[in-house]
Amino acid sequence: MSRSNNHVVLTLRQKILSGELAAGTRLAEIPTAENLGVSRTPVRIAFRALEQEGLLTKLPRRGYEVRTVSTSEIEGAVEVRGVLEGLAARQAAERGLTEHQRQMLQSLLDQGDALVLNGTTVTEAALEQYQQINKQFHDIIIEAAQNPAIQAALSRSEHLPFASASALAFDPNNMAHESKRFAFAHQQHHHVFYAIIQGLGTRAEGIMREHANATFGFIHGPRNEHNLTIINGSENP
Amino acid sequence: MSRSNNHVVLTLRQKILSGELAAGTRLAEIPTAENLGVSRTPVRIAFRALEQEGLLTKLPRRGYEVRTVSTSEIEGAVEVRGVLEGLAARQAAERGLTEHQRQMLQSLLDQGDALVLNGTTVTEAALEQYQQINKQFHDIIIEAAQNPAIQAALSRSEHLPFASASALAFDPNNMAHESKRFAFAHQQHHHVFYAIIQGLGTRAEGIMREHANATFGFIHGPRNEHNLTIINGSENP
DNA sequence: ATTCTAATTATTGGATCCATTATGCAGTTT
DNA sequence: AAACTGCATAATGGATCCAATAATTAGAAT
Repeated sequence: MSRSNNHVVLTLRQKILSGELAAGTRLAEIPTAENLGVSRTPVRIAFRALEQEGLLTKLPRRGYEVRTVSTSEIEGAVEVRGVLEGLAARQAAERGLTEHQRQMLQSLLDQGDALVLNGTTVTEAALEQYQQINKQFHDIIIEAAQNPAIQAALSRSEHLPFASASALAFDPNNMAHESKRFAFAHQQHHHVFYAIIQGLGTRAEGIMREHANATFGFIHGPRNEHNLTIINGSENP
Repeated sequence: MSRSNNHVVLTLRQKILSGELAAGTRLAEIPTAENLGVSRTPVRIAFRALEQEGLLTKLPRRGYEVRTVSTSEIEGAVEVRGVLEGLAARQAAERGLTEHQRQMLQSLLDQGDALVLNGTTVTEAALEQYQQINKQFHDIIIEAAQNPAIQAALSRSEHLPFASASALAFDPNNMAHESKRFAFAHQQHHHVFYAIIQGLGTRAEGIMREHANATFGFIHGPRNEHNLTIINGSENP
């Protein structure tokens, strides 16, 4: 029931994110329906859902096409993720973590460190693994924030980073190099969030300032030690 | 075409937000379709769209119901709006405003001040007018940010504040009293955002700190003069 | 009287059918 | 030869039809 419910949506989304349906591909109802072996009705519903997710754009009388995401769009989505996850970290700090959540975060940090710091080369498998860890880390923070509006706000653009990943995958060499730097900065970002949640309790204003530093350090350049020092200093006053 | 395209969505959304369809009301496809004089197909599509917007929730085998939004959910949505609009203000500052946008913001600030500062009592008409001004103000900031991801993130919960307004409308006396305080704080909030965009240019970190103050002043309590002083001081260094 | 089972009804999901409309191609005219 | 007009085709949006399924009610049995 719920499997066949959104089966078409899941299939199409997977095809788009995997790159099997390249950006710019035109999609009409009838061929798509025939291709998937279903009728037009679920395809129409799926097209509208994927349009709302930002994965498809509607062409006036010519169906839909797989949306071309520019790098600036991806950067915009990343910044949105940044502030929303910063908010989530603050609210998680205010509301407190369950012991299980705290242990999970700590474990994920360790796993991430092992991946980032150990290998000198970045294998595709390691990247895949890091993506998993990253997603789990942020999911826990967002869950701990207990604010459904954050999840709702992310739902629209949560797939864009993955679309970007498949877009960047065209140049594997550059990818491996960049991703190493990215993964390191990102791991630092994780530590900052964790420090915020663990150390600062409900001191909301201070948290927000650290979050500002953390976010900007992450987005606008590589992390610097200064910010980490501030965070750690606040963590153990 | 595009009018009859999402006609059902528009109608249902309006009925929900106006309170004509109260929270908790169950909606089935067939009665709704008959009620609106259309077939089940557009109703089904509309139900799914409104579910994605967070206005309806799906009941397993019993149709949909108008979502009951708790006050904590509304507060969560307001906080999300807060950080996203803060991000928008920063990006608007970085990218700069067009002259027309700047004039519009200034005009809206003046109009808002006139509404908020003049009357001692808050009439329903004035509130309506203030809502309009408020929406225009934020729309311009978001437009100036030139980041589609912000709009996308807001699209899911942008109607919740209005839902809250109709929810709060049950007690008009309390409403009028509270809304006066709210409108004042909110107008201050506007001034802060405007100061950020006008005065701080691309000094992102400073902006973010002021934004933190602005946001927390707005959300967690009445605005205080101290924050405004900081902002104004930064505006004219 | 209460509980369990069976049947009916209500309700959604998918498929097909019809109408409307825009686009594209071809033919004709200037 | 180029441009305009008309016709045909394709494609979406809406309506109706069919199937699957869960929930509710009624009846029977303990």
